[in-house]
Amino acid sequence: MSRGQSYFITLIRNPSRQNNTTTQIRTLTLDSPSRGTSTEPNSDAHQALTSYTEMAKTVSTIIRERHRWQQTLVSDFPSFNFADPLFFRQMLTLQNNNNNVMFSLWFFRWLCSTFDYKPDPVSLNLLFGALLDAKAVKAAKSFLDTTRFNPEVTLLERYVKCLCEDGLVEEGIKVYTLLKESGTVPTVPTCNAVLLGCLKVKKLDLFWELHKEMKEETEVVDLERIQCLIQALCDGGEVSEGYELLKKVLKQGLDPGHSVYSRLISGFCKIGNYACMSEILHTMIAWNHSPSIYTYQEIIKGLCKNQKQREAFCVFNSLKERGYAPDRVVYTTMIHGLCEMGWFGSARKLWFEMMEKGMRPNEFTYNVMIHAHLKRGEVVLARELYGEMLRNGFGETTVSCNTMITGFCSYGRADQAFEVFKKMSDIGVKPDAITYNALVQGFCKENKVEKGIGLFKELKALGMKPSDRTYAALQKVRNLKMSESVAASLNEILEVA
DNA sequence: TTAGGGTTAG
Repeated sequence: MSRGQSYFITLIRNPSRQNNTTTQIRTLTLDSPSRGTSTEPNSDAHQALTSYTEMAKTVSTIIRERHRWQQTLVSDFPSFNFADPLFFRQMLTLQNNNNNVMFSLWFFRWLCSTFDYKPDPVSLNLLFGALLDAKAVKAAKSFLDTTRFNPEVTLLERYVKCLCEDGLVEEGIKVYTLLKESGTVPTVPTCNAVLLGCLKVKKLDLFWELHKEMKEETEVVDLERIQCLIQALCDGGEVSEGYELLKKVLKQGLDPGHSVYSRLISGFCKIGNYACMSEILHTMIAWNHSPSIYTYQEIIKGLCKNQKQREAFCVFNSLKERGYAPDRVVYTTMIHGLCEMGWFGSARKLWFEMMEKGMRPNEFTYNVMIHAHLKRGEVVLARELYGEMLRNGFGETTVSCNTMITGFCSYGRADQAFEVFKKMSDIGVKPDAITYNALVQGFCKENKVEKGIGLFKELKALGMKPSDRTYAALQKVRNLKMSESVAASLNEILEVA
C-alpha cells in the first residue's frame, strides 16, 4: 500500500485529523447544513456511532443523487474526517444493508485518491467480503489487484468460489493454488467449487487432474462431490460409470438430488439406453423428485434423435394427460420429430395446438416447419411461412437462410437458392460452410459446373471446410463437357483433395 | 427454475 507511509506522516503532523469520534461528531453537527440546530455534543460512544450512522446515510444520499458527489462532500462537510475507519465501517454496514456495495467501493477509491488514507486490514477485509457477498467478482478482483492486500483465508476461499461460479475458473484455480501453496488446506466446498468451475467451462481434463490431487490430500467426499463426479462422467460420455456411482450412493441411503438424475437420464437418452433411462426415472420419482419439463424434454429429444419418434410422441401425449404443460421448446422438439418421421399432419396439428394455448412459434419453430415444407416440395407454402416469420418479428439468420437454400437446392432450384445467398450479403447475414456446401452441391447437381467451382473457391478462400459430399458432387461432374479453364480448375481441386 | 432446452446438409 503506497499510501501507508504518507498516512503515518500526516497522522503525526496533523493529529486533529485523528480526533476521537466524539469531537468528530461535534464538527459534523455544526457543519452539516441539513441539520440546522444541532444537539449537544455527545460523549457517549454509542451516540457517536448513531451520529456516524446518520452521516453515512447523508453521504450515501449524496453519492446516489449528486453527479459530483465528491465536491459536494468536501464543500458541505469541510472539516469532517471521512477517512476515519469507524466512519468507513458505518458506510459499509449501511451499503451492505441497502445492497449498494458499489457505493462503498467508490467511496473507498475516493478516500484513497483524495486523503492520506491508509485503509486498515479490517476495513479492507470488510469491503472485500461485501463485494463477494454482492457477487461483484470482477470488482473484487480489481479491488484486490489495486490494493494488493492479503485477505483472510476464509475470504480467499469465498473468492475462489465466486470466481469459479462466475466462470473465471482460471483465476479461481490460480487463487486456489496460491492458497494451497501458503499452507492452507482448502475446505471441501471450496474444492467442489473449483471442480464445478471446470465443468462449467468444459475443462474435463483439468477436472480429473484436480480431482486426483484433491483425493490425495483428503479422502473426504461429500454429496456435492458426488454430484460433480457424476456430472463429469456424463459430460465425458461415461454415463454408465456415472450410474454405477449413483447406485453406490443410493445404497448408502443418500439422495444426490434432482440434477444428478436429470443428467444421467439425459446421458442415457443420448446413447439410446432407454432401459437405464427408465430405471433412473423411476428411482428419482421414488425419491420424491418429480421430473421437470426439462427432463422430459431431454427424453423426447433423445428418443427423436434415435429414430424413436413414436415413443417420443407417446411420452409427449402422456405428459399432457398427466397435467404437465409442454412449453414452446418441447412443442418445437416434438414437431421437429414428427416432421422427420414424415408425420406432417400430426406436426401441423401440434403447431395449431401450441398457438391455441397462447404460445407463438419463434424462429426455431418456424425453421422446423419451413424445412418440413421444403422437404415435401411445398415451396410456395415454405415461402409463405418464411414471410410470416419475418412479419412476426423474427429476423433472418444464417440458419433460416440455409434452410431455404438447402431446400431449393434439393429440388433442383439452385438459381433460386443463389438469390437467397445474394440477399444474405445485402442484409448482413453471414453464410457458413453449410451455405456454401449446399450451393456447390446444388449447382453440380444441375451440371452448372462453373458456378459450382466459383462458390467452391469462395468457400476455400473463406477458410471453410468442403464436405465429403461436396467433393463427391464435384467428382460426379468431372466427365461433363466444359471449357478448358473450368476443367483445369476442377482437376486442380480434385487433385488437391 | 438448484443447471439444463429447440432449428439448417447428411
